[in-house]
Amino acid sequence: MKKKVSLKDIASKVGVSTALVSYVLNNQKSGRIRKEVALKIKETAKELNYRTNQIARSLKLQKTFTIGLIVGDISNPFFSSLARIIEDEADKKNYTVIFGSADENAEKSFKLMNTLLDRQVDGFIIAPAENGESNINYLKEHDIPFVLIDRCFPEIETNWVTLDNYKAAYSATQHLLDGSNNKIGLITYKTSLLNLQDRKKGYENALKDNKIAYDIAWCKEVLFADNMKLLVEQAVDELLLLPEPVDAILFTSNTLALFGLKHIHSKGIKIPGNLSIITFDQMDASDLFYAPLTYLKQPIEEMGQLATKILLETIDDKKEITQVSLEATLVIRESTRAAPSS
Amino acid sequence: MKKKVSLKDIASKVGVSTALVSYVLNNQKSGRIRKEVALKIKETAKELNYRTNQIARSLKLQKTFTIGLIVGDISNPFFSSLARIIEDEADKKNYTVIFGSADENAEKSFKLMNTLLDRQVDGFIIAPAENGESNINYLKEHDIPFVLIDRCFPEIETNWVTLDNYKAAYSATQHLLDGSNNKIGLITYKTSLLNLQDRKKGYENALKDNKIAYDIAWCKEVLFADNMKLLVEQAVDELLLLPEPVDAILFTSNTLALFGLKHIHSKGIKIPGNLSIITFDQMDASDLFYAPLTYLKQPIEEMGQLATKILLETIDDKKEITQVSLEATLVIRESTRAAPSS
DNA sequence: TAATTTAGTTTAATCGTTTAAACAGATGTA
DNA sequence: TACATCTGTTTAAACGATTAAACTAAATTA
Repeated sequence: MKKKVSLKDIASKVGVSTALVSYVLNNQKSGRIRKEVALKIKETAKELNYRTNQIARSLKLQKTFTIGLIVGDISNPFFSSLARIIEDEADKKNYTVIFGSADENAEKSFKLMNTLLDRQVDGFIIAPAENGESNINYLKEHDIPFVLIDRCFPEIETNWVTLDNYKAAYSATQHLLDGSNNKIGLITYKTSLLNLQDRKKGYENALKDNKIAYDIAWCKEVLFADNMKLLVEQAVDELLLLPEPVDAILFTSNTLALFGLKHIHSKGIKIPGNLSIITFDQMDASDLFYAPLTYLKQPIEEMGQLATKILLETIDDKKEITQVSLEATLVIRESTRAAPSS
Repeated sequence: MKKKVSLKDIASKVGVSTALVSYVLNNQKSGRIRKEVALKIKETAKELNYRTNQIARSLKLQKTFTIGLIVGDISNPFFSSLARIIEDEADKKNYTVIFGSADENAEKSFKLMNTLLDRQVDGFIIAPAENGESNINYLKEHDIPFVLIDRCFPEIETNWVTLDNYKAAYSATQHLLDGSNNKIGLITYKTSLLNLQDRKKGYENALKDNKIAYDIAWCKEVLFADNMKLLVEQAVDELLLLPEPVDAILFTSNTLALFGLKHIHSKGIKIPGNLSIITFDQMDASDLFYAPLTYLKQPIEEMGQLATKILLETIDDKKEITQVSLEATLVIRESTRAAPSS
């Protein structure tokens, strides 16, 4: 790689000190610098195509204008959409984003955190993994600015931006009950993560409030693992092979829904005729499904923008903690059209 | 943010110079350093939870172990999948990835390039935008390591990893012709980008080789713009309102296909009965479509891994240029099942 | 005229590493 | 005894920026 132009190069070409060059290019002390000199410096900088070395600048300023984004998997549309929003929002304030995928693994998440800390990121936006409390406490103890997104740990006092997951799941379940469904299955992850626990609770409480005798066999919890596809398929099969099979399924994530729906589709089960479906998260796939899916739309844009805003404020020394829980929108479409009365 | 532990802190605690600490922690001069001292230093480093400041290290070494990834849009599944592969591959060699979305805009791409160069990235993986030749030449002139991905400029001698787009489109078209289709529409972008030109050429030449009288009205080129959805819908409508409507459509990108298929679906057109469909790129949506889509599967994993490998070799001073064109796989499914003879 | 202020610029330290070169003391060699 | 070699460590410069403080010369004030 070609040697880059430094302040020194400009300084020696113009015949001044690097200090003066720095002052001019940063528009400091502008009152005291001779106009001709300032002009000459600016011209020379342009001529030599000078660009400031942010690494050197970062070292001196103890600030990198970089934020670390840690998600489960950047290739998951939910996270990549979030990444795009965060990128744009950060860019407006001249920050760049370094990202890492932690695969829902707290240990990997910690490794990633440290890698990014070594690179002196100014702060983090993190979708924490299950059992990631110690990671988060580590950040707190070291006074490192961060915002949790999508999930949070209620026992830890931190910034976070999440969905009102309880309410979202409750309203989805209620919607199913308002239709002709009353045996409603849930397919979710086996995890202690609050966002998914809340989704489960919302579902359960909606059933309870509607005086539906809740069958524990309706709730299928799938391990986040490599063979997840298989596990989801089993879960679907079990729900449909119950003595009284479920007449609706609520999926608590896009990935679960994708695996589940493929399987349901391949078995020739008709939606919404045989089975109603609601999913969390917007998916391209659900638009193209023959029965466009009713889904819980997350306000991803607001989420990403808010998280970035809170993080940057915290970096700029805001002390108050901000916790935001956003509303999902239930987008009602074909997959929950009340079945012809039967 | 809490003050971080530096070499100096370790040095003064142990009572040695920072040089010695650096040597020990980097396992250098190990033959000459007293074992007890080395041990003490290592222990103290661990005790103080020392982590090396990569910004300082980068400044000294003139190397950041960071690669810049510039794509059209990180939220496009094609690019986010690529990003994930690149992330994993880079991580194996202790590199991290900074990304930026250029929105298929050469100017924005250049701005992004400079932002990342200011941060002293060691090299780039770039999906260049239309008219991005000057950006690429800039990198060449400055001897900055980079690899183009997905697209390339044939007149510029550079590293690149792309698809054999011509062959892919040719084989898709041939497949349609081998079925009962012979009036085949193409929906593609209006762009000079070679990858898309090649897709068009492959399509055209397959028609020519099969002695199909090519109707210029079959080829719809849509501007990459905000109202793209509308433009695609118009294109679809026009193809279907021709005096002799097309009986198949080949979409040259996932986004085009998504817009097009939604529209086709909403018009109640039956696939493959009324219309056969082939798309470029794997989409979740195509699995869930009632007629799972025949598509051209790109070897994204190989692409990302290869691009990263080539980039890192170039960074490590490899001089030879590597150009790889990978084969797509035509995954044949329902959307091109030969219509019942009629 | 002497003292003070102002304008314009430079000096030099600093951020946290790395590393060539210097150094001091012990040991070996002629 | 004098010199060379080896061992273990330190010194100090460098990377490229920022910035408080110092400095000089000219202008202003008393």
